[in-house]
Amino acid sequence: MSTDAVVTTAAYEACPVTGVLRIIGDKWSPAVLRLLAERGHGFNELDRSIEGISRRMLTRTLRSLEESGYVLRTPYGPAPARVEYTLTARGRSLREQLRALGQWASVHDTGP
Amino acid sequence: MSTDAVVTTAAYEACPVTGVLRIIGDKWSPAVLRLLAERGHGFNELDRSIEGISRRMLTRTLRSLEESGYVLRTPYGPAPARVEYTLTARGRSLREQLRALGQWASVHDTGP
DNA sequence: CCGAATCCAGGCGGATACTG
DNA sequence: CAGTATCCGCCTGGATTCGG
Repeated sequence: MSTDAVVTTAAYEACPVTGVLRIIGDKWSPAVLRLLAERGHGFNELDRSIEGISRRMLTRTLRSLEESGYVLRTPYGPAPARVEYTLTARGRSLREQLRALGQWASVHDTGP
Repeated sequence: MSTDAVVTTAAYEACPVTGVLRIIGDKWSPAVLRLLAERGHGFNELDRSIEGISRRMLTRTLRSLEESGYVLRTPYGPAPARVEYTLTARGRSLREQLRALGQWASVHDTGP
């Protein structure tokens, strides 16, 4: 059965790196991962540390990273509503890869 | 002089990886780089190899990679209009980084 | 064979204001 | 402090058509 079936998403899905890039290839994920790699951060703390980001995009970025299992969100403190964002094991692992890529970029230039 | 000047694009630009990702973080660049890493390809050859891509996006992707110095475009043959796309030294160098990231991705899953 | 031109939908990302 | 809600411009990316 099937000589030509299941052509579908052959060469495209065959590139594993695409999946990750669709998540961390956006505008702010690298900066967030970078900061969280140092230590846990609160929301506004991240907001203030990342120059130019909006609270909206910070939320979206954090949600995306959380859903992908890179970031852990832990609310604490019933009163003034505090949340801490930290990297998961996968997040730290990914961060290492990004650091290597960043290393490469700073050496080989990032284009014109 | 200046205690608070030059706040500008601090933490954002401080992340070198962002620059590269803005180029290869799109939908098709990884697949193109992957194929060109094997050998030189013609335009339609790439078009046929990458399932789902449109000629338009292939053109844009190649132009982008060319402008960034990752891909070399060399036309040859006056008659039937042939072009060969190959990786530059920087391109091959970048491809190595991507391969490493792809390795990581295929091990650590790419998320749901 | 290798594109460029046009059209168009959808998503990313910014600005602003409001909530608990 | 930690978000949500709304609006809106822009760019990515797909489909189709035309040209060298």
